[in-house]
Amino acid sequence: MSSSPTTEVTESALASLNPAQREAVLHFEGPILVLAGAGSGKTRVLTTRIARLIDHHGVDPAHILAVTFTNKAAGEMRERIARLVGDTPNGMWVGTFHAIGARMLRREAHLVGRTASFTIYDEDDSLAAVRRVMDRLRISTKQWTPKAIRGAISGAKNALVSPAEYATLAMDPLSKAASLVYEDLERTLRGANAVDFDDLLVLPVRVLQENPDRVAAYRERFRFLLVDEYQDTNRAQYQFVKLLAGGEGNLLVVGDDDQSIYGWRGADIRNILDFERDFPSAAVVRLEENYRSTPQVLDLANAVISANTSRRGKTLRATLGSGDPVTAVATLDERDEAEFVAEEVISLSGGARALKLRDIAILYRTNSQSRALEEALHKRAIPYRLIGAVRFYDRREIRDLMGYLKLIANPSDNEAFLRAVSVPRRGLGDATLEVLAAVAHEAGRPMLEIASDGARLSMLRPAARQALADFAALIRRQNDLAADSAVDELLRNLIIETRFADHLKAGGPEGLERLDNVDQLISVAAETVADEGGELGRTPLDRFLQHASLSTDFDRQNPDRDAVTMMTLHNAKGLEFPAVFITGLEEGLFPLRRTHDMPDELEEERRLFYVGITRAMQKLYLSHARSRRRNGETLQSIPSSFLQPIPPALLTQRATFRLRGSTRAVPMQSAMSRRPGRDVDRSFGDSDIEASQDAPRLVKGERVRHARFGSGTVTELTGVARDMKVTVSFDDETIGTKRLVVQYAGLERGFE
DNA sequence: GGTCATCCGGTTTTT
DNA sequence: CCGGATGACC
Repeated sequence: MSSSPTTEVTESALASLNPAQREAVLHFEGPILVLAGAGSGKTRVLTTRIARLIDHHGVDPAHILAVTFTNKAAGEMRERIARLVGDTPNGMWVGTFHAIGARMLRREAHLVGRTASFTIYDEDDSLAAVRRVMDRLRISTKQWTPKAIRGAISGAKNALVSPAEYATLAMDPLSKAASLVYEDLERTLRGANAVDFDDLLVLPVRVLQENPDRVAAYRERFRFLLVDEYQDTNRAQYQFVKLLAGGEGNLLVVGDDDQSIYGWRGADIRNILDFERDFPSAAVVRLEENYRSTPQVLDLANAVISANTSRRGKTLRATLGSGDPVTAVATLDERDEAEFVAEEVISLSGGARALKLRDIAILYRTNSQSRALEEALHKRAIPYRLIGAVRFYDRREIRDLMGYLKLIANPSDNEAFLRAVSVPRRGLGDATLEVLAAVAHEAGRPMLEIASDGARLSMLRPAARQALADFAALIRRQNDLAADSAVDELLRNLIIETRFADHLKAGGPEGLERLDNVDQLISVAAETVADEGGELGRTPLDRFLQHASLSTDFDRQNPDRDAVTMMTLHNAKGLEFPAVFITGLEEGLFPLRRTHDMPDELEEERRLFYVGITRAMQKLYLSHARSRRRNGETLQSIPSSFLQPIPPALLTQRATFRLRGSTRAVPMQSAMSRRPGRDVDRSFGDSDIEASQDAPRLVKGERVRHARFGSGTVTELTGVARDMKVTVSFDDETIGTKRLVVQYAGLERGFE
């Protein structure tokens, strides 16, 4: 194998690498940490190394496990390796931690109380499950939202804390409630033959920890491990890697502590900072030469990130020649900002050295910001592609159909049962379903099974009993079909049997659009089954469902379309574009909310900014608006504090026409263009604006007035900044005492 | 039991 | 401004 002609391919790929890259690629056995700055060619290093393992060292691809951060990255990696090696390597596992965990769990399901056809609960499913558990345990969903409880449980899972351990750690009331739910939830999930997202990481770790023969087997299988985006791994992922690498320790991790942006999801930056301590024999390679961006972009990136204190420290060196300056743009409001962006897109994409629309990305901190931008682009008929906002699979009609599919695949899945049984309506209401749920829970059997067990449902009306029996029969028929039908066929059949189209058409004018989405689902189903060869044993339906629940980028529908890309900064990780707009650079939006007292979070936000900046190859724009509508109300804003430490020489300042026109006393142009940074702040810094940024500074005992509830007295204050809550005892007895979020309550002060 | 209107509360990022 | 929960009505 080592003398095959493909070896030459790797040799020539090697020749074009720089010394540091080559060192990483040539590394064969033992642990190695690659600290790869943005745009330093780390994907190239990863793919070339894998190709070399196969080509040069004769490693069987089946011994290689490569973990990526997104499914898209996994696809790209597979493709690039195939190009290097000559054909698709057989038996290699490439995927996200979640996808790999799912794959492993399918084989080991029995070790964690599941069967191979377990269902993966998405966010909504697990939230619904939490809500039902809370109802059952009589824990008020008013006092603690299911979301908060679910968040606490998720945090525990990602830190590998079991229900029992969590119970001993829970001190505050919320944790105590969460602890009860956690325990019951685990039983519920097992009973439904389901796992949630976190379980895809946690359960494989448990399998490895508790079954020596399994660790041994997987270590034997995966002799070479590669992990991308290591800075974003959490405790469970870290443990997973460590368990697998324990054997020969042929582990290569690639990461950049400056691009760690998932701390809120439990990612632990220490995993990368402490790699050498965990693997003392580790080689360390640093990739600091940037092949992506102009010096102008890189200088800015370096200036921004140097404000962070907890980092390993590294400076990106430019290899490209000089380009255009980075532009900072002051705008009037979010519409003005969007207009500016749209106009600039037009001028970038016209003319002699024009960019394609697909070369342009518009980034923002929160999904809701896309709206104004979409409108401006739409008005000018500029095609755009929106990534990640409303996920296809989150659409109502799609979720409903998916509910059927999940139930067909896994008859124990009660969440799926509840969704499917109520759409289209079939004469079964909450009361009936609650009875069914109670009987099923009592019997410890799935709801679907009880639904056809008339004897146990004697307390129900005959009509309800019949409806349940009919529904169960329907699912059973479909279940028989599913064994060997293609999923699109199954869906078509299902839609006819349930008269789903009629149901949608009856639902008003959007019905036709929803019908279109259903058609799309059918074609996606057809495609997925066709192109996902090789996953052993399971039915086409199982494969489709797994694919659906783990994929976020439904976007691949039309990847070659020439369109502007719009997405959140988080979604932009790992991508690059010749021109990038980063919008909404306002204090409170980006960085999101005030974080003086949370320096870690502020630093993470700054890293996110850094990620955004380093996506740009040639042109980069940073825009902010002076006022912005957020959740129905208009907020005045000052430019992001992230802009302040940037040396003026690195930015060209601009302001939109509308902003200039609207500024009376202080001409924006002079304040902005002369000196960015400190001066900018002052030019916006009048006290009215400050006051509206932050919630009013209330004190106990103060008199306030609420638009609807009238006047009252503050009796209690909790939380800080945006999370500040106030308890007000209103004068009107029928209103009484209410807890309000200060930020949104719109309280006026100083009333008697 | 099903449907519709109204109220209320909550705001980040995603595998 | 949105989505979900709630309650009045058919």
